[in-house]
Amino acid sequence: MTVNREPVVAAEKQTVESAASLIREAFQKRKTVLIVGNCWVEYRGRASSKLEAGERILILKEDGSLLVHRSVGYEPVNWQPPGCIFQVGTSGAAKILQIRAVRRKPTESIRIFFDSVFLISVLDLVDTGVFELYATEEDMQKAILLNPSLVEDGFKPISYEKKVEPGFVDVYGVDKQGRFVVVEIKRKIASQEAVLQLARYVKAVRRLVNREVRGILVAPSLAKGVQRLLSSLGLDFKALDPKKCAKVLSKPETKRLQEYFEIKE
Amino acid sequence: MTVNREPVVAAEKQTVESAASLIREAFQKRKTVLIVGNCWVEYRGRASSKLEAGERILILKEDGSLLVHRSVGYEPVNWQPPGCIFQVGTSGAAKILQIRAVRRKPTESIRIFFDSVFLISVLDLVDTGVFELYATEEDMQKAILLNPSLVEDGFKPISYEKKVEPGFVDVYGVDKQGRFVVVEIKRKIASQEAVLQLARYVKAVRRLVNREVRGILVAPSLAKGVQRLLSSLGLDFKALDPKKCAKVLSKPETKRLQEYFEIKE
DNA sequence: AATTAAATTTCGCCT
DNA sequence: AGGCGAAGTTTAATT
Repeated sequence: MTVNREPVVAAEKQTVESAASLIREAFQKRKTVLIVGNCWVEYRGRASSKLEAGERILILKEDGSLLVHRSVGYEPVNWQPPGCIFQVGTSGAAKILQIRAVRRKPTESIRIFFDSVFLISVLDLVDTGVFELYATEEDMQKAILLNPSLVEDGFKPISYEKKVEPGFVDVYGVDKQGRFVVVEIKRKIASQEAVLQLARYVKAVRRLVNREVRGILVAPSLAKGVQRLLSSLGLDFKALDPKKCAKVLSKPETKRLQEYFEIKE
Repeated sequence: MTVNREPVVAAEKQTVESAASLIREAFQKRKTVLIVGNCWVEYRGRASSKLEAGERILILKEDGSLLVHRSVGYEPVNWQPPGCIFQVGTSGAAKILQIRAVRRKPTESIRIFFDSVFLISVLDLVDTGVFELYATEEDMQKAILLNPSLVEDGFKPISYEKKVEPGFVDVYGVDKQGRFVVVEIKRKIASQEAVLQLARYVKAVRRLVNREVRGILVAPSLAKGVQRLLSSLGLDFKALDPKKCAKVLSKPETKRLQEYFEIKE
């Protein structure tokens, strides 16, 4: 841990001059800067835009990315991807703070003008935390279709049906012995509800086909006490981690297969 | 203008409790909140994700959108589109600040946990400024090709050539009387330079074709004194607003035509 | 409400 | 470095 680190230096109601000097220093030190104030923006590049004056949040990041956020909306009203070079200046007479971001390929530039700065903050953010994205249930379905052994050795999918609500997917197929298999997938710990749902499916399929029908619940794990119910209904459980599915899907050799399924769909 | 409005209230190094009360009040008043601190994030919805601890910027907007930004990258590491309901709480023993955002359709939730808050700011941003996106020069060219009357009644484009640098586009065609027409497009106020460029083109084409050749400069307006030069060279000017082009292109009936040109290209 | 198409898309991966 | 495809895409427009 760095000693004497000041993760956040904040200053309210700065003059244009003091703000400019704070920002200039921050740029030199490659720090992230956060500015809240009344500003207008001009953008010129792939397109061109003009944003009239209003109070907004400006974020200038260490990697040369830039975001102008209004008080509503997920997307920034103006922005630049990483790789910009930042400049800061003042137009003395009019007391205007000007921030400029330019980048090459494509050649673009953004100019942001502040006539009042409510808050300015120089951030020294330490962030080594890992971001991990899990698979969706649809991904689990895909992974199983592409790699049926995730369910069981010798399992062969025949068809599948994606339920829109409430977020689960079913796969139908046959096992090594030729028995019909109904698979129910859950991305989370499977609840009693999931077991009963699978049971209903198995029952329904049994009425349709004149063959033995198995039910397999695929989920990362089972909720407490659910195994009893599952066993009593003669259903099986297969532990499957959504993360493992994500890994399977990310493998390049399965990409082609995925495309094939997309077309078939 | 609101009297006694406090656009920004900022507080540094808050305790979890004081931060929570500030945030709770801000939520009740539907204000935008900005928090910088050490946090970790859990997301469950269309997918699931987990972000380990690190120092980040959190923006909670008035419309119920949410952004978690790291010190690098254009995109937020975690987010929610507008429409979320925010909740704030503390887990007293561990001194943890917890912020929760939930939304329906799709059902999603984000939980953000702070164990230290460097900066918290409640923003009352007044922002009525209009955002205007202009068309690019390529868009102007497209609009003209799709709607040649933008240049002149009876004008018929024959071909076009897109110059990569320094950002201008030429269109060739014939006018109502069957005369050859060279069109030069400028997105901004056309300078003397643009006129001379057009003149060079006209000259070059005259050498190639055994027919009368006109030159038309298309731009939002002409720079001072350029009209004289234009007239003396026997060239024409047609005022065309890039914004009008953008509007033409956005019209659904031109969309099909656009596709056609894309294919031809 | 559902579907489609565009975006200053951005981003990652592969050639 | 350029091209292709996916994204927790988002957003606007259209059916």
